[in-house]
Amino acid sequence: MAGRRTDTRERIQRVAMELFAERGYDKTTLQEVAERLEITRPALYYHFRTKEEILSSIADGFIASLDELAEWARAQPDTFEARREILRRISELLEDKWRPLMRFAQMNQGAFAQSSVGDRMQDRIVTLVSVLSRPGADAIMQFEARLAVFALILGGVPEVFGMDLPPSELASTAMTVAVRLVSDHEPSGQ
Amino acid sequence: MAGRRTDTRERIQRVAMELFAERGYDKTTLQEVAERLEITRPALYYHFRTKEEILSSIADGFIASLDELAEWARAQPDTFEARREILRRISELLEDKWRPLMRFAQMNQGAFAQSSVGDRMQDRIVTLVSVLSRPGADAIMQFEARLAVFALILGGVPEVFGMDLPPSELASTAMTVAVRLVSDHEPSGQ
DNA sequence: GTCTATACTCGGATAGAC
DNA sequence: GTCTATCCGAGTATAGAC
Repeated sequence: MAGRRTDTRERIQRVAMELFAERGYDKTTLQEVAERLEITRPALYYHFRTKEEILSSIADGFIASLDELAEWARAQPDTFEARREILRRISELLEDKWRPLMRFAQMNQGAFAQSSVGDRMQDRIVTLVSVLSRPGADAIMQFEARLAVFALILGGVPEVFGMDLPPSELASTAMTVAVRLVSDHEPSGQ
Repeated sequence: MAGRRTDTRERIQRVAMELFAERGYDKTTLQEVAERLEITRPALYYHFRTKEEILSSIADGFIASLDELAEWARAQPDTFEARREILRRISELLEDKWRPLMRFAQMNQGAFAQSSVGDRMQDRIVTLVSVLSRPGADAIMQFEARLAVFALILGGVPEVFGMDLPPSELASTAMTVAVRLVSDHEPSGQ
């Protein structure tokens, strides 16, 4: 079919992301990526130095978005409304274009851990979470803030606990629960 | 050193679990497992047919515990107190002897997904969750029940979102938040 | 019954030809 | 900018020593 082309790098990223999400990072072979693109395996190494670099090149855009969001979030007042808006923007980010990546990250924490990509993503998420649970918060509120972000992430990964809802409905359910977690409520309750 | 011994199977399970938790399932090589035990790599194949069988043999005990718990849970009345007790028993299970496995499962969902071990674990957890969120519950309550179980799991995996609390305190914090998630509260609140 | 020696396959990675 | 030849290491398999 097509001979030489100039968008091979982007095509690799797209196909790799598909396969990583489908079959997991480690179980995806560069052979499969190459085959689906109808190029040879070593040809991938012209565009990326390692398998991990394919992954990190995809995550770079997401990390940049998180940075932007974190910077904005830091400038917000410490009110419930602000926290809700932060969660809404995180949810939006996850729905918009990064759902496959987050779904992948959720299923492959192992691949991310101890890698620089994983460290950088974790870093940004921790920053966002720390804005959600202001300094003075007790352990419970901190945990709830973390769990709220986690809820949003799970809202984009339907298969994790087998809730069979349409994706958009699941996302809005997750948002509702997340907001409730960062709302002001009585100190304890065990 | 020691010549033939009879506890090799158990020693393999213990060392493999350590390494899987430390370095991830895929990144752990059977070479490393064998080296740490001072046996040869093919010797592992006398005791286990595949790498995955090492993992599933470990998970079997955990799955049995979950079955037992699920059976008990199904017989409970549909009250807040019963749900709290179910959560407490789950938390106890995770603290008792299965924390390394859960920590591992959390970090390696990819390795578990699409494997029979993963399917079986997921199955049991879904059962427990469905007992926690009785049939008539709306999507939000179902999601909250799932998130409650997730909170308990995260309570055993300190590094996930970088909360630096002593493990026992983290676990009890997780329990408090989980209980709040399955408590009776007003219908919505978005 | 327990393990070693050896070998096969396949996937990630590199060097260099075209 | 793309591909061939090649290497290395990991999972797997089997034959056979003790």
